[in-house]
Amino acid sequence: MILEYDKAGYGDKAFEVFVHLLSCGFEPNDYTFTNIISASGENVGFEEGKQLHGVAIKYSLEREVSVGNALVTMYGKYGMVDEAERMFNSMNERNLISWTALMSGYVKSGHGGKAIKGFLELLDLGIFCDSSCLATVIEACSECRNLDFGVQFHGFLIKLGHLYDVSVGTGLVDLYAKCGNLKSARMLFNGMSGHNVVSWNAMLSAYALHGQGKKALLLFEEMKRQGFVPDEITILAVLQACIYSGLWEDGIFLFNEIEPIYGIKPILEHFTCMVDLLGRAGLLSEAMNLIKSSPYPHSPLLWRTLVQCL
DNA sequence: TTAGGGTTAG
Repeated sequence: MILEYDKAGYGDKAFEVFVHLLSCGFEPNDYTFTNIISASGENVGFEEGKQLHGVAIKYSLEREVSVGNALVTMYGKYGMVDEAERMFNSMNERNLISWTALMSGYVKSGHGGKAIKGFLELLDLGIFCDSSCLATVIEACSECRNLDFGVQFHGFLIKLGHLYDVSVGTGLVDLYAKCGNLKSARMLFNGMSGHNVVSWNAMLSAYALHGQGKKALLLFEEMKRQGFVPDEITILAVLQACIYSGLWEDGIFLFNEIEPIYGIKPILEHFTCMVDLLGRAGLLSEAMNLIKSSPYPHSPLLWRTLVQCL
């Protein structure tokens, strides 16, 4: 049941059920713990996470590799790198997932360099790296804008034959785009053996970042023509591309299509983009009306975005 | 039958 709540994104419910089970004298095993800790990382606060760690210690389950990995991940997600590191170091058994979880935690808190160091250590240990691990290394290079290492790593991937994996390819598209090489990003995108919505989003975001709104709109049309269904991030990327290229009308047109055409309920980030767009286009009263009529009329983020356009 | 990864914004 906990697992079902977790999969459905109801980490808070999973936590409630777990606490109830404990009070009934239920003895959790490593499976239960791995699931509940992972669920807590999604929806439950850091304090509950710490509490779970305490219970894991009580039942001597924190030494289990899956429980340890879930804890490293949880601390990483909360940006508690020191805690994640401490947990990792205290584990008497580690596997590739432990390393990937730690590296990912480093990247999320802005320590891409540490993640790259971790990867080099991993290579020294002779542990086989899978595509998730490699994608994390690429993310680390993007985070610290280390294109030199990224290019070397790209060569390494060619030798390994991992280039055609969607996650790895997507990471490389993002890396080259963020380091200023839009052409290489597009070539990599074209060379991928298959795409998913995430890889399309990465390429659309690359065009947004480089202020290439028209190209982003063309790619967006191509994406739909090929039968891919846009998600919230697709819309955000295309809206951003319109903003950075001054394509006000295209942006307004897309915003009005979000719900009726794409069946997506606009989220705060969409409204932020739209306020930014209207503000930059000089349509200040329209921007103000949009904030007032949105589901977030008191959002400081929306008002701050508008003020920045003045 | 559990744990890790790839996209936006700030």
